[in-house]
Order: sequence, then C-alpha cells, then structure tokens
Amino acid sequence: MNEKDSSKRTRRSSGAITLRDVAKLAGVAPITASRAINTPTSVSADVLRRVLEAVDRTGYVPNRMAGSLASSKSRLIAAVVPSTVMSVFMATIESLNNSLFDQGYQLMLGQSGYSAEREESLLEAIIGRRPDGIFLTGILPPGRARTRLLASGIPVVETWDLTPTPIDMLIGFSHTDIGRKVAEFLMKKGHRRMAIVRAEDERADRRTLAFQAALQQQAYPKALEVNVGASRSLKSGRDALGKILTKQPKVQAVFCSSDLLALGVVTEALARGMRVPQDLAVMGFGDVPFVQDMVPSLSTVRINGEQIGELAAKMLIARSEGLAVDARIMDVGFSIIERQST
Amino acid sequence: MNEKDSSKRTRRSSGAITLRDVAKLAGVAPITASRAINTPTSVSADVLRRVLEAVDRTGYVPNRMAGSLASSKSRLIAAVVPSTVMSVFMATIESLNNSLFDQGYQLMLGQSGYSAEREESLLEAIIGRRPDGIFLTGILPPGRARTRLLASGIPVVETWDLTPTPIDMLIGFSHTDIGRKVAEFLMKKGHRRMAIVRAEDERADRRTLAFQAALQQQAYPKALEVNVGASRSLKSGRDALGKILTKQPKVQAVFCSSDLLALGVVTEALARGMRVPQDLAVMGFGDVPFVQDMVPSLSTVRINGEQIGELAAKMLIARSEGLAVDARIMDVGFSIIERQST
DNA sequence: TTGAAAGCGCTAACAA
DNA sequence: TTGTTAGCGCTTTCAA
Repeated sequence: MNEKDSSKRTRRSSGAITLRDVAKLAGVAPITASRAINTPTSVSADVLRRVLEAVDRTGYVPNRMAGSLASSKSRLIAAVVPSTVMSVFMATIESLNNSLFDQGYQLMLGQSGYSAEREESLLEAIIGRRPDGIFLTGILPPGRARTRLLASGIPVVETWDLTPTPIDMLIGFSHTDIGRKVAEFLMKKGHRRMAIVRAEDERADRRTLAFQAALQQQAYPKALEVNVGASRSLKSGRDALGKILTKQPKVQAVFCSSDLLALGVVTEALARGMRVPQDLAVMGFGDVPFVQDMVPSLSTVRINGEQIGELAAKMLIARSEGLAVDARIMDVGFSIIERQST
Repeated sequence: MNEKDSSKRTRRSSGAITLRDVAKLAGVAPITASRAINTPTSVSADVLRRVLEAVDRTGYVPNRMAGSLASSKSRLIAAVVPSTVMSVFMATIESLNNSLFDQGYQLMLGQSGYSAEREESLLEAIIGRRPDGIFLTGILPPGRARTRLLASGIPVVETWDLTPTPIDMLIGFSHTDIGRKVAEFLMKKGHRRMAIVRAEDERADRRTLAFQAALQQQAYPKALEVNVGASRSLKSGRDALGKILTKQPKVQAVFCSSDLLALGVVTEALARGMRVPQDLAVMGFGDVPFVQDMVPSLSTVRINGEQIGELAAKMLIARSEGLAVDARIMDVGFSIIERQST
C-alpha cells in the first residue's frame, strides 16, 4: 500500500539519497539506521557495520533540515556583525566559529552594516531559521527586533558591551571605563591638549563622554572631537588629524576609536614631519594584530576578542542543550597596551 | 479526531507560533495563510488583511526549516574561506553576503583554516544543510570532498583562481599571469636582484614559479625565496626581509604574497634606514583598502573581490532557481597598481 | 480563490 | 536491541 513503487504517483523527492535508502540497503528500519549513525552504541555491532557500509556505498549525507525539524535542534548558531572587512570583531567570530565547529555546530553570519533597520530584517530572517543560539555584537536596543528575539526564546548572547538589562546573556566590558582609563593614562603621561578621533558609533560615544569627563574632573581643557562618520578608514584618520591641527596646532595626544584611524593619525603626523610620540602621542582601540610590529608600534586598548568568542560558544551551546550557565553576565575587561606611539 | 485538544496526548511541538495558529486566528486553512504570506496576489484582499493581521498579533515568524524541507529550497548559501581575520577574502564575502541578503538569501560561513582535512568535514556539514549553493575560495582539489560535492548536485562556484576543470562554476583570475606580469613590471623598473616573500599556499606557488620563469627568460638572476609558512603577519614580513638581507644585501625589489607581508618588509626596511623605493622596491598582493594611504603607499596587485562576490551571488542564485547561467567560467583579471613603494 | 490530503526526511514516543 | 507510529511545520498536488 504505502509502498514506494513510484509507478504513477507524483513523487516530490529531492532525489538525494535518504535514510530510507540506507536502511533498505542495510536491511533495517529507518529509525535503526538513524540510531546507528547518531548513537552507534545503541545498536548491535552487526547492524552498525551494515549501516555504515550502506552509508559508505551510497554516499549518504543526512539531511539536517529534516533532522532539525523533527528534533527542534538545529545545531546552527547565528552571529551578527556590523561589518566583516578589517573589522575588530572578526577575531571573535573566528574563535566562535572554531569552538562551534569542534562541537558540531555551524555558524550563520549576518551583517547588519551599522544599520538598525537592516539589523531588524536580518534578525527576522535569522529567527526564521530557528538557530539554537544567537550571537550579537553590541547590545540590541529596545525595539521590534528585541521584542521578537525575546519572544522567540532562542538563547542570545550580546557582546562587546555591558548593560544591566541584557536580552539574555552578556559578555563584554565597560566602554565608560575605557574612556576614563585612557584619559588618566594620557594625563599621567603629561599631556594636556588632547583630541579624539572617532567613528559614528554609540559605544564610541560613551568612551568619548567618559574621556571628557575624566579630563574635566582634573580641570584639563576639553578634548577636541572629530567624528569621521561611518568611514573607518586609515584615510579618515589622516584627514582627521589635518582638521585637528588646523584648530589646535599644539595638540599633544590623540585617542582614536579604532586602530585603523590611529594608524591614519600616525601616518599623517609622520608625513607632516612630526615625531611620534615626542610631538604627538597616539592611542588606538582594538589591538589589531599587526599594530604591535609597526614603527612606531601603536599603543592601544586591547580586548580579548578570542576569549569572548570562546565563552560565547560555550554559553550558547550549554544553554541550547538545557544546561545551566554559570553566569549570565561576564565582564572580560580590557587592557591598555603601552607601546611606542605614546 | 485530529483535533488539537492536547488534553493527554504527548505533543512535541517546539512551542512557537505556527502557521496553523495564524490560520486559525484568521479563520482560514493553513495553506491559505501560507499563500497570503508568500504570494499575496493569489488571495482575496479580505483574506490577505485577516492573515496579515493575525501574523502581526501573534508575532509569527515562519519556520524556514520546515519550508525548506517541504519545498527543497533552503535559500541558504554556504561560503568557505580559509580565514576571516585580516583576510583578503572578506571583501568578497561581504559583497556576496550583501547581494544574497538583498535577494532573501542567507549566508552560512565556514572556515577551512588552510587545512584540507578540516575542509572535508566542513563540506560534509555544509552539504547536510542542503544549501542552494556553495561558494568556495580557491579550487577544490580532487578527493572525497570534491566527489561528494559533485554528487550532491548543489550549484558550486569556485573562486580566486582558474582551472579548465571546475566542479561547476568558476570566477577567478590567473596566478601565473600575475607572477609573470609582476616580474616584468619590476624588471622594467630597472631592478635585477629580486626576492620573494610568500606564505605557504598553492596559489602563491604558482605566482612564484611564473615570476621566476619570467626572470629566467630574460636571463635575470633567480629571485631569493623566503617562505613564511602559515604565519601571514606583518612580523613575518619584517623577519623575512632580515633573512633576505643576510643572504643578499644588495636586493633591489621584493614581491610579497600579501599586502600585510609587504607592509612588514617596508616597515623593516625603513627601520633599517633604507629608503623605499629608492633602496628597495616593494610590491604587495591584494590591495587591502588602507595600503593606498600609507607612507609610502604600497604598490600591489589588485583583485576586484567585490565583483567576485557579486557575480558569485548572481550565478549561484540563478542556478539554484533553475535559470541558465551565461558563462560557467569567468576570468575577472587583476591589475597592477603602481604607487610609491616601487 | 480556497481547501483537503499527502508528504518533504527525519526523530520522539511508545511498544515489542 | 529493534521496530511501529506519529508527527515536526511547512508546501506541493490535486480537487472543488
């Protein structure tokens, strides 16, 4: 009756080898073949051998979508980054991906492009895939996407920032602390007239605010701010220093919101015959691997992105498997790396 | 009978809102709700309104896994890159991802880590997800993975290289041509004693071979080769120049297999008091965005990675939707960008 | 334009 | 240890 004689009936099979085919070849029921493949210890040695042989002969690759649908477990983790090119987040994504892969999970990557609107539709698309976990760079502001995410019940980890009210889990550090510590560091170094070169970014806002507050507290002059908008390029850093020097030729130190911008500031300073750090101290953010080997090597704020990725993988997987997670909020801190540029 | 009274029967629903719920709320059959959502023109205005309202009230997000299983269309494209951090491929991935997203497709990202073994298991995992297309950086050598891929019938595009025998589609350029052209370029610039700094990579092999062959053809001395292995860092470039200068203090030009290595060579040269390009000409590969704004700006080989990503998206989507693809093999070429470092 | 039935390929639940 | 049955949530097929 329910036979697969396919003589006349319209079949809509995709044509690929299925578990059924493997089971038939091995002379067992589909569920037995499934067990042989997924929990080899739960079947007899003989069955195991026959099934594996059938798998081998047919080149069977299990359809994970079907499996996921049946088990409500996708073994898929989605990650959202603003950008992937020359982005400080990629070290985190790489370590996240590595950790996930080792545990049999796959990564789905979405780019929000620093746009809230796009992030929303991206998150809808992501939720539709029913991933077992979602990794977010930054903190998702209240809005439709956040509500949807909350409603979806999918484990979420927000990263690279701190807030008392995360959606779910959180691994980050304090941008306010960074702004203050960098200001204190530069003041201790003897600089008075400072400037800030920053991209348009809410986290950079907070670093800047804290930086200014720390200066004000010590009655230092306010730092000159240059906002380069969305263009986080080396060129923007060069141009920014140009602007700064026009308004404040005696500037002594510049804090940049990314290493690339800092590299631009250093480049422009050297090109104008200034000495770094004697005439101008420059501080970056991110500690992109190569800045430590440049001349002058760049002082910067180091974030342990790899650690964030690893922890995120661990927490998301644990949560998706129903295990308890030690701490929902983790502060991984940061370090100020002093090199030649200051 | 088949009612959803769930009084006693064990349900294994994931608990999320389903199409059924929406349909019930809108007073239509599930299939009608499906049509309202996916092909709005195929239902009456009244039904459309009721369904959309129900979607809105429930916060329904369609389960794409179920949809994919039923329709054999996943709207998922998988991409494999060796690495994501400071990688020249990311511009391609970013443009691929953007193009895909605009067409309603999602990107799954895998890292092969320059390891053939890992690439194999990665590809198995990818095939299991039944993506509508697969994007590979580089050409997949014959082996299990290639066989599996071929058998899967999934549209595949190999990139960043050329071969007469791609698995399926191909978008790339000739590494042999690059090696030769760069050699010719440097010879024309009047350099005789050359060196090559390169990572362990089959494509770099071919560029190197062609480079040497071009020198030999003009009876130039063989270029000194330094292989930095897997470490593609700026530091490796610095160290490499150190080695070169020990063996050949009079070297005049260095061709590097990546911009980062080239940056290292430039850095080391300047640190040693050499002038670039007067004492040493340096050529990179990749044209990472920021090298054009450094001092000295870096001469390099430019690949239009964005174009590769865009074309790949177009070709994969076309193929997965059963459309014809204009050309299976596309050579996007390259350009030699002359800047200050030569 | 709408719906009933069947099934995509797999696994959970229960039974033998 | 193995199998039967009934879904997972959606879309295709066919019929009204």
